[in-house]
Formats: sequence, C-alpha cells, structure tokens
Amino acid sequence: MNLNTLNPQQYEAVTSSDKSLLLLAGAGSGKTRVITLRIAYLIREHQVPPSHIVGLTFTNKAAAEMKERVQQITGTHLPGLFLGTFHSYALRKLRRYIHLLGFNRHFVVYDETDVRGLLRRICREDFPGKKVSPAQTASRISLCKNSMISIRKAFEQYPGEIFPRIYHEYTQTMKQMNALDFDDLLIRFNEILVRFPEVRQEIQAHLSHILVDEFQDTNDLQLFLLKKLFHPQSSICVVGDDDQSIYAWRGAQVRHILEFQRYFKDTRTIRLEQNYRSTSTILQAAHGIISKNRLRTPKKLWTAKGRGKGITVFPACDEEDEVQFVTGEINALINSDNISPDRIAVLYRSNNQSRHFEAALRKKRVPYRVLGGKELFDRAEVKDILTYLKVFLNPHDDNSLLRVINVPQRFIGKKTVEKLRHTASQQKKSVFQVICQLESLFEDDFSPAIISSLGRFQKLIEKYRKLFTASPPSSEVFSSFLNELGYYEYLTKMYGKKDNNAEVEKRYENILALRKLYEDFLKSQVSPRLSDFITSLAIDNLLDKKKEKKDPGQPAVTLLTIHSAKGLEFDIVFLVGFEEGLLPHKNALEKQSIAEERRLSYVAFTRAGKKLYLTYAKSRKRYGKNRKTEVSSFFSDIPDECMQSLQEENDEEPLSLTEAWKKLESRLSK
DNA sequence: GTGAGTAGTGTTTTT
DNA sequence: CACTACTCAC
Repeated sequence: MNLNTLNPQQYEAVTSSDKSLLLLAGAGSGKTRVITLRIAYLIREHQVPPSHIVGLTFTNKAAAEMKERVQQITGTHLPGLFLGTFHSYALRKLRRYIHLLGFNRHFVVYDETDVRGLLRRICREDFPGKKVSPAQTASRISLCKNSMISIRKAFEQYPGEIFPRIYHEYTQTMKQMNALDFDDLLIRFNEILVRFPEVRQEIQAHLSHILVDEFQDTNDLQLFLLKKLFHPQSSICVVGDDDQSIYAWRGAQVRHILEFQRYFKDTRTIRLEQNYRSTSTILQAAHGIISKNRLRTPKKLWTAKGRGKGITVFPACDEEDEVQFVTGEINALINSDNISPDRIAVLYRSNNQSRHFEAALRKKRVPYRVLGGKELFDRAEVKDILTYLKVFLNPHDDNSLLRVINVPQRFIGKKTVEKLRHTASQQKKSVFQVICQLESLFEDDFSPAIISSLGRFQKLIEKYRKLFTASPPSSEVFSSFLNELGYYEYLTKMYGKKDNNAEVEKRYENILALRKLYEDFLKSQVSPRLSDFITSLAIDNLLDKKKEKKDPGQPAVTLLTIHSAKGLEFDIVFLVGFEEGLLPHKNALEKQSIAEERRLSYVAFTRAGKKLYLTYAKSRKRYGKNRKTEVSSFFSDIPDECMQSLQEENDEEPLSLTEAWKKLESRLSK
C-alpha cells in the first residue's frame, strides 16, 4: 500500500492502532481518503476480516463511494465489509432479530409521507377539534425519539398537552401495522441490544472495528448505540469537524465530538488541519464567518494553495435576475473558459430555490442534475404503484391500503371507506381482514355494487400478492399488474387532454422507470424479496443511484442544498440566496440557532476549490408577493481582501495609498 | 360517488 | 404561489 503521499498526521490517522481514536478533520483535509485508507490498511496490514469492520456514514451515497475506494485500494471485492448509514446497519440487524420484539421480520419502513399521512389520520380522528399540524407533530416525535425521550417521559415533560397522547397513539398504530419509521430502526435496534445481552454479544463477537464518519452529526440515540456496540476488544475511530455540524435540528449534538474522550477511554486525538481543496481566499472568507462562533475546538486550517481568485458578489434585484446572472455565468464558464460542467455547483439553503435554476438551465441547454430532492419518488403516480407493492407485502397496512383502495376509481368512496374503517376498529381488525369477510358478515351495510367492487379489489390484491412474493417472482409480474390495474387508462383519464397526451406519457415513463428499477433488482439479487426492494427504495435511496446511471457520460452542473453538499467538493461554487432570512434562516433566528447557520455557511464556502460566487436578491417573492430582502448579516464577516473587486485592482496596478491604508486598517481591526 | 371549484394553509435542512 | 381540504352540483 502506498502511504507516501500522506502528510504526517494523515499517516498517523491511517496506521494508528489506538483503541479509541478521534480525528478532528477540517474541511477538505482528506478525511475520506484517510478513512478509506485506514479501512484498507486494517484489512491488508492487520488481516482484519472485512466482515468485522463496520463503517458508519451519514449518507448511503458516501458509503457507496467509500466502499468503491476501499475495494480499489485493496484490489479485492469485499462483500463482507459493511459500509452504510446507522439506519441501514440497524435495518440489517432488525431483519434478523426483530421477532424478539414481537414484530414480523417483513416489517415495512414508513417514509416521511407515510408517517405524515398516518399522523394526519390520528390527529383528525382521535383528537377531533384540536388543531395540530401533522408535519409539526412528526418532527416533534422524531426529535423525542432521537433524544431518547420515551412516551412516558413525554407525558411528564408535556403534562396536559395533547402531544404525548398522539405520540402514544402513533406508536401503537405503527406496531399494529408492523411498520417502523426511520427513527424506529435505531430505537428498536437499540432496544434489542439492551434487552437481549446474548444478541448483543453475538453481534459484538463479529465486530472488532467501528468507524464513524461525520461524527459531529450523531445524536444521543446514535451515540448510545455506539456505546452498546463497542466492547473492550474492539476499537473505535470517529472522524468529524465540529464546525461542520449542521444537523442539530435532528438532534445532533456537537457536544459528542467535544466530549468524545469521556465516552471512550484513552482517546488519541489527531488533527488534520491542512486543507487540500481551497484557495486561501476561500478559507479566509469561511474562517471569517465561522470564527464568530463560541464553543468550537480551536483549529487553524491552512492551505499550500495560493490566493487564487477573489469572491464575486452579485446583488440581484430579484430572484429572476439572480438566476439570469448565475446561469449566464455558468454558460460562459463552460463555453468560453472550457470548464467541465461537473466541476460547477449551485448551492442553496432550501430545496424550493432550485426550481428557477432548473428552468433557466434547461432553457440554456446546460446539462444539470438536481441532487437530493426525491423527485421520482415523490411523484404521485410512482407513489401509487409503490403503495400497491407495499400492500402486496402487507395487506394489513391500513394506511397503504386506503391510499390505493380507490385508485383507479372503483366506486369505493369516502362513505364506504368510513364504514370499513369503523368496522375494522370495532373488531380490532385490519381493513383488509374486514374486506375479506365482507360478503358473509356485512352484506346489509353495503350495496351489492360496492360489495362486488370490494370483492374484485380483494382478489386483485391476493392475486398479485402471491405473484410478487413468489420466489422468484416472474419478470413479467410488474407489467401484467400495470395492465390489469389499468393504470395507463387511469392516467389518461386524469391527465389526458384532447390533442395532447404528453403529460400522460411523462407520468407513465416514471412508472416504467420504477418497473426498470424493479427488474434490475430482480436480476441483481440471488433470492429477491419484495420487502427488500421496498426498503432499499426507502432507505438506500436506490433512486438516486439509478438517476446517476441514467446519464453516465454526460457531465452536468450540480444543483443541491447546502446540507446535501456536505462531503462534496467543486471547483466553482455559486452560493445563491445569501440573504438575511434565508441564510441565517428566519426560523433559525427565532430559535437562536445562528451558530448553526454560520456553520452552514462555512460548509457552503468550503465546498469551493477555486472560485466562489455569492449572490442575493434585493427583492424576493414570498407567499406570492414581492418582499424586500437584504444581504446576509454574515456578509460583513468576510474580509474585504477576499472580494473580487479589490483583488483585481491589486493585480492590475500597485495599491493606491488610501487602499493600502484601508487594507491595513481592516487587518488591524481583526 | 365523482370532480370541479373554492377556501384555507403554510414554506429549512434528511436518514 | 402551491398545495391541500373541503363544499356542492351533478
């Protein structure tokens, strides 16, 4: 293995055999490289069996890339090596052990939309008259779970409030439906480790090295899990940067990285402070913003690179102006300066900012890709079919069943659904069970037409339930299901226009994309299971991978949120919407989490290697109305000398006396 | 039971 | 503005 190119700290980090290792790795300090080399080193030089190594990352994408690199370095295929998120690790273990908690191993994983749907139902039905927002409740429940606040504690903490009762009801219903949400994956896994020491030992016996990336973003639950997985014979290595902690809203505790040595004894700390990515101008600007934060580990990033280009600031009059400037500039960079589109990124605070940029880039015929936004997944038509698959997997999942019971229309409307639900809850049965007994038990309650509709629905479900869960399923299953469902006809009815079926075709394409995904899945698995397909969609974001495969050769400009940009790097970064209320976000100002907004800006700045653009609009549409906006209050924390205009003057002619004085003054005042 | 039309509501970030 | 939830005429 070639470790010659590493600097001394990196070398230490890769080869150290300390049981407890904390790597404080600044932005662009070669962190991923160190981690992958360390794993490869363990395998190659210490003969650690790959299956005894668990690497936990923040996204599956990062994990996939790391695995790719480890395999490259070791020159072997490593099927036993686990690299993935906390969630996917927990998922894997739960499939094996969850029966201990009274769940069926084919549980379904509820995504955000599912959760919100269920909560909406609970809020409406069990607590009528109260005005509670399902989305807000969802995030409150999630925060409770990730901070390890049990239902009982919630009752104590919020006495008299309705929230704990919803929390309680929600948990009950989920169990009844054999469903887990994202947080449950960690909670239930945790529960197993605590309640079943023999399982814990079994897992620990095959786990000698734990590595955790982005440690600054772990929450209490995840830290607890780590402590439970750790044992005296194992080693733990965590990598992180407190300045890049941007998930406090999900319960992440920067504290964890600051207090790491308290959790795991005899910790060795190594700092990686050389930045290999950015020009000193970019680092200086980023430092200007982050250094205003109290409570950070003192560190000084440095780079061997020169000053490079100054930061370009563009004050646009409105969002359209901003879009025109950015896309025009991108066009020029690609066509005049010959810069590859995939070296360029547009970063924004919130997803909805991407829309305008997409439209403009499409119009200018600049290739682009949007990262993050779940597009395909979120589309109603894809969701419909996916929900059917969930129903085949588990017909007693009422939420899913009710979503599709009348798609396409089968004359099972609100009234009927109400009656079904009522009898189901009365008899403590699932809606599907009620439908199955319908003819014998309730013929008086329903008209013959509806009974036959329900019967046909039941037969459809049962037929395809068998076909989809057969092992292996036929590759034709998907198509014949679509046909029998009449989904194309349904789309035509919904979206078709007299002389224009483009919308229908587009939507059907999405369905076909899903079919392709399914067929690829069938081919890739030895014994494909429907449940694995669905959970891999929910958890591993298979759709992202798919999207990237779709246009492999085509380099494209990347559009993404700052959050999903973490860990990535680009030569040229456009940070758009650098505005008060948007980059220190309005909500953050209220919750006094400005420090996190600074870190967010810091992450955004440090994604750039060569050149950074900051843009903001003086007026932006909000709720459909134009509103006056101001540049971000962080702007004044960027040293003047980082800016393009000053620097250009420096390059062209010697400094005038007043400018030299101004520069000196700004330096002294720091 | 369906679908068009309207009134009300809400917008951070993600596994 | 965009999305939903609800009303009312068929």
